[in-house]
Amino acid sequence: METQPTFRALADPTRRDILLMLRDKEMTIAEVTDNFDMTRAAVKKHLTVLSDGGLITVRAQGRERINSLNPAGMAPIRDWLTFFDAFWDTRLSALKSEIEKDTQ
Amino acid sequence: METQPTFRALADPTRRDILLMLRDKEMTIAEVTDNFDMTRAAVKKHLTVLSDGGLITVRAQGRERINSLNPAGMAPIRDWLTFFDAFWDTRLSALKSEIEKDTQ
DNA sequence: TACATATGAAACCATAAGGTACCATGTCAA
DNA sequence: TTGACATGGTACCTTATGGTTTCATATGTA
Repeated sequence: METQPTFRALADPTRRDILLMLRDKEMTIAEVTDNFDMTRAAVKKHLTVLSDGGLITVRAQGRERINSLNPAGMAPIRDWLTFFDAFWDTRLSALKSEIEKDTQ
Repeated sequence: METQPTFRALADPTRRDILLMLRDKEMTIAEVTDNFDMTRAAVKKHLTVLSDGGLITVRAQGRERINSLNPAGMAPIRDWLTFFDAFWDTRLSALKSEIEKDTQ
């Protein structure tokens, strides 16, 4: 799996905001654009980068393009972060005890 | 907490490689440079970006600068990713069962 | 069909980013 | 003190990136 496109996609604040918006509902390019102070063309470029990073999926519906969040696309990031888990004993044990408490 | 410097720091593959190297041991700028095909000045810039992102700490030791991994700096990324946890039921339950198996 | 709507795409701009070259400064060692 | 060594810092170059404008194309609708 190529991680670069995903890290690259997350590096821009506008794109991260778009992802947060798409949590609530799928949106057309025009709808996404309504939330920003920039042209539709600029937003389209951001959506392309997000798509390249596997963070969203796009499907055509008539003349519209429905953009949907693809949370699975964040796996490369999560996986890469696990490379540093050895330094996170504290956090991991906290999570573990939290889950254990939950399963009682 | 400002997340942008951290996401920005992780967007470059060279910088991610530097972080992986620093897991094993602290390194001076010259030592980090030995691992790449670029000048010390370029590596220094990367280290500055990593420092700005809170991902490494630098301390002076004589004429050297010791660069150390600061895994806590990745918290902003981990925290941001949790915004999408609602879409991760499958992965979370897998982790949960994994931990449950571990605690048997 | 005729016109408005939703995108796609390319040309163009200014700025940010990744690198190099070069010179200054601080520190270790004889 | 005198070099040698490790960095700091700046000027400069090239390419990538974020945006806008403008025009073409496809689809919905009166």
